[in-house]
Formats: sequence, C-alpha cells, structure tokens
Amino acid sequence: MSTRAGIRGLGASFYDRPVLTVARDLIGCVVRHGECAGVIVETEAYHDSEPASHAFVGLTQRTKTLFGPPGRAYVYRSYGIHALLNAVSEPEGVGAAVLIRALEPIEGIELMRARRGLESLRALCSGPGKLTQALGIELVDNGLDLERGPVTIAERPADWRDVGVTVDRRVGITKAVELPWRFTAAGSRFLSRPVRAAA
DNA sequence: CATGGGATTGACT
DNA sequence: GTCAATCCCATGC
Repeated sequence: MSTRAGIRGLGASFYDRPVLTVARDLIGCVVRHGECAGVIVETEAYHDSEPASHAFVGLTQRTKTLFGPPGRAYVYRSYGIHALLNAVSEPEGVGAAVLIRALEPIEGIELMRARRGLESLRALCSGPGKLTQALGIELVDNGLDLERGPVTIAERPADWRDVGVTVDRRVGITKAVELPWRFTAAGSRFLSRPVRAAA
C-alpha cells in the first residue's frame, strides 16, 4: 500500500460483506470527488429482502447496479430533483447498498458553498441530496468504481478510527420502518436529522 | 403509451 | 407544522 493515506479508495473486499456491517464501518470514512471531501457521519442499509429497498422488485433496468459487483456507486434521482449516493455491497447477485446520508465537510469547502449557494458549514452536506450537490455527484456517476473514482471512499483518518456509532431507524421511508438500519457518528453536529429519542 | 410514486429539500403558514 | 417542485422508471392497459 504505497498510496497516500486517504486518497486510495476502499477495495471490493470491504463491500463484499453483510450490508449492515458495511453501513456501520463506513461511518468515519472519507468520500472524495475532485477537491471536495467529507467524513461520513450518517448511513443507512438497504437490502433486496426488505420492501424499502429499490432492489425489492428484483432485477430491472433501474436496479441492475444494485445487483452488480460490490464497491460500485449506485446513484439515482429522488423526487425528480436530488441525486442520492449509495455504495453497492454484498456479493454480485445480491441487491444491497449503503445510502450515504450526511458528511462532515473537510476539504474543498468554498467550492461546496458555491455549489450549494450557502455559507453554513453544518448545512452543506447534512442530507443525502445536499451532499451530492455539494460534491457535484450526478446520475452519470451511477455504476462507477468507488476505489478508482472519480468518486472515491477511503478508510477512516486516524482521528476517526475509534468513532462511536449509534443505531437508529431509517429516515423518510414508508415500508419496513421498524428496522434499525440507520447508523450515525455519535454526537455529530452534521446529521440530516437528530437521532430518534430512545424508546 | 399513460400513469403514479417516491431512500428530499426549501419556502412558506 | 404544510406543501410543491420535477425526473426516472416500474407497472398496467
């Protein structure tokens, strides 16, 4: 491993594991596109066995990336407006992915502010549609290899290695709402929404 | 070919 | 708190 830390993307073996494990382990990792980068502070897992997942309907034109090899980006348009970024997980043939829901911005912040038309650091990437706008990720990035880029996800920086992870229910869905498949960096100020109060 | 439903956001009451 | 914007694609006639 001669590449500089934080530049090289995680390889397919990282994603070729149960999607809940990948979703938890992605907290603290770094998403990068060009000069812009941020630490992942919120993820959700989706799997073809449960109806909130796009892959629940089976293999279609839309879901073929989800059923493809692990370590690729699944990018789709939500509500006609927003591009949402996922990391395809589990072996090829299983429709599973991790939705990246929020980042703590660390590099390229001025470009992110220009793309978002906002100043507030907390508002730049605190939602799945916000972070793709801030990083300039669009539908053309669907299917790209997250190890080679242009969008990459790299391992945790040293100061994020021992980040605490909080488990919660997923946001914004109408099916399988009870599954605790949302993961957040404990105490982060950059989440899309607060963690739900304990029962 | 027509229809309907979103893994959301920002503006507004 | 409510609600519209707006694109892709799955489904059904």
